[in-house]
Amino acid sequence: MAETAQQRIRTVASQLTRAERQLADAILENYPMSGLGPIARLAEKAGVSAPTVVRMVQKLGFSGFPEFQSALREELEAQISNPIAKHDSWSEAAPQGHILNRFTDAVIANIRQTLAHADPAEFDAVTALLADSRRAVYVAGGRITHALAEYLHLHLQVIRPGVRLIRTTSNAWPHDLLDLARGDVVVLYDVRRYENSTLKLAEIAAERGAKCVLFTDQWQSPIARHAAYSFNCRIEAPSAWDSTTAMLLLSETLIAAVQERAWERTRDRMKALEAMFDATRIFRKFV
Amino acid sequence: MAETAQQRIRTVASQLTRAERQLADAILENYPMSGLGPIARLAEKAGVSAPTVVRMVQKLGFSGFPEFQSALREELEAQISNPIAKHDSWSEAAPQGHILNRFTDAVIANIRQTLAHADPAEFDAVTALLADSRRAVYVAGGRITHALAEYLHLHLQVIRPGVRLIRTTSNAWPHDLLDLARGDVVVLYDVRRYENSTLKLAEIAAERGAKCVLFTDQWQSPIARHAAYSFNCRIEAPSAWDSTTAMLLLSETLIAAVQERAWERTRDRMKALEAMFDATRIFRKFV
DNA sequence: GGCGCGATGAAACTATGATTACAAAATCGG
DNA sequence: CCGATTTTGTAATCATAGTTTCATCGCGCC
Repeated sequence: MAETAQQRIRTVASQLTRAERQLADAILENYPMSGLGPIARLAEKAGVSAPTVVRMVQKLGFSGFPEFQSALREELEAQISNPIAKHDSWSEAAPQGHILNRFTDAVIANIRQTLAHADPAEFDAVTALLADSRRAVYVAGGRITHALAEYLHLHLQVIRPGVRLIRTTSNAWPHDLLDLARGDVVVLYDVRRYENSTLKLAEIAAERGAKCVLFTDQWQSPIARHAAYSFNCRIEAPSAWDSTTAMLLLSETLIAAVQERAWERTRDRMKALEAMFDATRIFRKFV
Repeated sequence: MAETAQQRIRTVASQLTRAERQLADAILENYPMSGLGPIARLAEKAGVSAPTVVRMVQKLGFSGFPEFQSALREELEAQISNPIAKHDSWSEAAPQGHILNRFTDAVIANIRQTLAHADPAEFDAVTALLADSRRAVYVAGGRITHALAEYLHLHLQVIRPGVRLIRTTSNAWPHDLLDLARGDVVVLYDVRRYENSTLKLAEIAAERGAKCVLFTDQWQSPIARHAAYSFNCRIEAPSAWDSTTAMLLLSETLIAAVQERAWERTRDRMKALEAMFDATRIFRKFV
């Protein structure tokens, strides 16, 4: 019985039903505060009904909601009176030095610094470029960053026409540049161990009058000199490799910004896409 | 109304009667915990009657005990909410409501919640599985998540032998499962608009005795039932799409953990890789 | 010491919150 | 695709917590 409600929830997490899991998430979301109010408020917050709450706390081994609540209060009291337990780790369940906490610390620091250095005017300008459907968009990444390029490409494709992914890892990439016209946009990802082929691509694109947008690391790829806009993302991590999380964040934000700017068109394209998905039955019908 | 209950009590302290002062002392003694329980318990603790409590909170300006209690809860919540989150502006240069700040806010919240839900024991178990080079590893993602799968695959490949990437977006994926043996590990990514082919893959893998590791969203893919381990990542974003940043973070952390565990081997493999890169002149010599 | 007034708690009452029963919905297996 | 089973929410019920009333108590004052 020395077990906290949080632990109990985790223990039974696997045997919970859909609504119960939803509820468990809501409780854990800002634990234990949300459990201290009346049952109806908790139910509403979790988007389930009050009986579901009762059933779930009974599954956790409490006789009913009041007992559960009083357990929460006791835990909270113990925690508050013990200042060592101050909330400064990401995964409460993991020890302080666990890699889950160490790595997340580093990534948050990366995000903070990346955002601090990002120029909103530049960001808005890039958004405008990408939202302009008269310009074709080419997206390219290197060995490590190809996954990011692919991700950006996938989403931009839904938002607007004329988006192409270039694989610089294959040596057929010059084929992809045949249609490149003055004023087109080339988005490049390049992080350290900067790649020759990506640099070549940027040189050619710049020469042909395309606007290059570069996502690079804090040490800046040599491509920067050819780029009209460049975002420097911190990528340091407590690992033999770097973390591209901040870079993904910036890319996703860019996607969101472009989409916001071109929402009318995007919505139509999404509808068309949905219709095609329905026709192909790729996805499960519900949920 | 920005006044805390504590301050209000102090303000009216002088005009309180004997029983009320007794009660006030009890509340302030371990504020605000004692006010969170039922009125009877507080009354008992203070050695007064329930009506006294009601009269007193009304003197404080609350309509009744429930309102008083809910004010206490709010105060407490504001007090313990993680200070790390209280970063009101990520990009100082951008206005408060700029998408750079809005999106980052959402992603940080996702990361925090994802980490809060992650079970370190489960994480460590998955690390061990992936570090065990006797087990082959298969990595698969769907339409949206393929980029993540590719990223994990790329890095795991450097750390250990026997890693394969499966494209569930192509219908030739069953070919990739021909060699799947009991005890192998299948890492799956599946977020909403859960895909049928990924589910099928999971079913087959589970049937063949492979261990499934699932990265999914907070609503949980139906694959969860076949998975030995599953990580639920928050993916909500102020956008028509979701954000997979938290998922990438967790994946990168996993990569770092596996690498840490198998560092000797990883180092040798990295050296070999470097040698090959040198031979191919893919990368720029310096910087 | 008795009178009057505010303070207080017991008890009745009311409202609200928790629980249960049941029916609808979703899911699963064939 | 259909019937069985589980899950879930709605509505009714029950319990408990909060409030009000009112009689009592203590205290100061005459």
